[in-house]
Amino acid sequence: MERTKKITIQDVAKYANVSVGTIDRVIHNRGKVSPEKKQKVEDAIKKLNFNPNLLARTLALGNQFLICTLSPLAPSPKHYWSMPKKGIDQAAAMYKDFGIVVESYFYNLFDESSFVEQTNKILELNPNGVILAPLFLQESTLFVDKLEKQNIPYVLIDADIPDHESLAYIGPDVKRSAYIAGKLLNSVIKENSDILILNMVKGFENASALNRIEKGFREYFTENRLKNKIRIHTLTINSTDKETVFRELTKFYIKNPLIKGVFVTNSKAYLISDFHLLHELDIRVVGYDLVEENIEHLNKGGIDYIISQSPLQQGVRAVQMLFELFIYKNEPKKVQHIPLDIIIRENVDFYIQFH
Amino acid sequence: MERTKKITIQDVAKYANVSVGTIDRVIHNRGKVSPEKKQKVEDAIKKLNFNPNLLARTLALGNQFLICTLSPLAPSPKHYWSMPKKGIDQAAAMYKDFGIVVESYFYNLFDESSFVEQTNKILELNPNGVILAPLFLQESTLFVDKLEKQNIPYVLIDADIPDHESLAYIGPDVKRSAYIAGKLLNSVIKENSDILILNMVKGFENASALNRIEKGFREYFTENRLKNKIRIHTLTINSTDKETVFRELTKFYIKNPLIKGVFVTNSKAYLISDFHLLHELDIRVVGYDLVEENIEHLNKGGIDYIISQSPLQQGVRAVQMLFELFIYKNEPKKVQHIPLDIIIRENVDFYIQFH
DNA sequence: ATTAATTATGTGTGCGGGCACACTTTTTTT
DNA sequence: AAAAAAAGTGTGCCCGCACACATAATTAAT
Repeated sequence: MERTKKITIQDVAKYANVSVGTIDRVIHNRGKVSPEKKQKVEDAIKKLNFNPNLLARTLALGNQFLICTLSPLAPSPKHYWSMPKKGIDQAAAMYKDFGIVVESYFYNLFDESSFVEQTNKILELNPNGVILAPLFLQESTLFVDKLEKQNIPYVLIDADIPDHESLAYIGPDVKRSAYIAGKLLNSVIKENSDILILNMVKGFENASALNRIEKGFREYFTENRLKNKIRIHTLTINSTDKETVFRELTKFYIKNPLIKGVFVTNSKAYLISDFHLLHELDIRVVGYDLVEENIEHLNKGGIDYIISQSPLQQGVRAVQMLFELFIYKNEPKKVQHIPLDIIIRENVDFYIQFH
Repeated sequence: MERTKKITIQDVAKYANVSVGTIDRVIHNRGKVSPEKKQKVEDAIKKLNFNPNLLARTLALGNQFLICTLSPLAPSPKHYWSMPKKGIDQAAAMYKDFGIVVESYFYNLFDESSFVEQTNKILELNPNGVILAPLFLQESTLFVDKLEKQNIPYVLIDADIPDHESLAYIGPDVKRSAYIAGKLLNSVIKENSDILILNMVKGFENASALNRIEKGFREYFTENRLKNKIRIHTLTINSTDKETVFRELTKFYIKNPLIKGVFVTNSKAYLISDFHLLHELDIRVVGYDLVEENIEHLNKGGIDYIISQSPLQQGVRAVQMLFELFIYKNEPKKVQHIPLDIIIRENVDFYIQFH
């Protein structure tokens, strides 16, 4: 049963009294067509509301698009960095028949040289597009410089590189996320408490992001005139190793017994929750990212809020951006801040399902 | 430059030493293939990891799928019900070249007969699939009974119809959403306050949903032993008209001056916020849905939390479900609860952009 | 004016698969 | 054992579009 006849190039040709070849020339601006016919064709296209069939076009063109992705290697499927990868794979499967081929490369989070190594592999391949999680700012800058020189469009996820010509940045508004963390943490502690901004860094250079986080977090308290009621401490531990963290925390908590809330600036809030549970401390925790351990501690009550930056969505969208560029020639918006989902025990299930 | 050669039916044919016709018969289980050759073909398919090209298949089949949608008419683009529509249109555009055609029908939110009228139109068209927002429970039940009789798959959005064979329900977990509302409202009021569950209903029958909402909301307070600290009132106003609502609210607040928080069970929290601002009342508000007026009042501070059930996403996903059914023959999960996004002033911008 | 060089236009093939049909081989029927 | 039916296999055309190539109509060059 035919319901809506689709308009094809043939229909337009018949209507305009020319051959399909001419239609083709007009559509693709190949020239070699007389002004009168060109006009006629354009009219016909408008009149019939013709839109080229994307499937047929893709099939006929038969070209392939190679997308290389470069992100940290996830030590386990539960790890944060397995999530963008999952999103990327999902989107890749969706678009594979459009000729989109995705090849994933990974670097060691604690080894800049592995990053450089992978970038060289990618540059050699001369892909049509790149998706990059630029955790090593300096090395990443060098990499994207080269990409720009080779005219390879790239999409940044998770973190941005300022002043560069990326196709798009898809990730959180870092400062805002910390501001929200401030609001959330404040909502679960009593007045006149001390709170702690807890950084755990191991190796790589993300000082600028940490700065923006701290700034955003403190901003909430200054803007809402809570500065004299709430005292904010900062503790930076140069490790994510459980033992070291526990040791440093013990030291700190003994010196600062009034701490009633902690804002953990990476995805390892569960470590701190663990510490609190172990030592029966009633301290509220706000952290980032829905990794499995955080979900556990959210359910146990050791973590109060998790701010999620939908890493899976970031992966999906990054691929979509390049797909649209290749297939539709659409240039996306440069900066696309991902929603900062506020996760509590009561809605965590929904996010597990979808993100 | 060929990077990864795609495996076609021809490749498989060559590898298995048969013609493409035979491959085709094996793939589609059309029979008329000798067991030996069938085996050979299956081996070849596995060995070469052959996946039929979806674009070519769709093009060759050339069939059309009509999806009819039936949802309340949105009086303005700002209205809640324009958002699922937007999502549906977005997805429809994406899949149009796959032969997916979407026709939208609307009914008057306050007129059951308009609903029935539209259902009849749809039934006559005998579409391949239906997307339904079943706000009139009784009439909707009759409608889906007929759909089931005509073997037309349907997806429900926004509200579910129990005990029916829908392809899927895509919408919120209503009870849970109210539980969350309880938690959120509780987090912004002082101890020993009175709070109000405010229903505004005009005409149609959604009593069951309202019951579940009230139950979920109260559950939070009982489960967390807040019953003696917080007194929960319920007020149901049979109108959404500003004047009436204001009048009823005035009456109620005069009688119950201790109210410090309101949970508005529909998308019109902005009305109540308006009332509070006008009368300089310091009463916290939690409500549903990111309609434009709510966003305004979120920013003004008159609304503290909005729980959003991503209506645009609901529309998108509903179309996707049918697309997958038609094109991939995938049956989706029956119940798909949409994430209940928690919106505050600080993250509202992100949701406006994406949802 | 005649040929060469352009420019304008039409035709045909292939992308990867689906399906109708033709043809061959085997099995069943009488 | 011959005819009819069924099973097994291959070929060709079509889906809608892009692009190479062939052909026709102009224009420029000699």
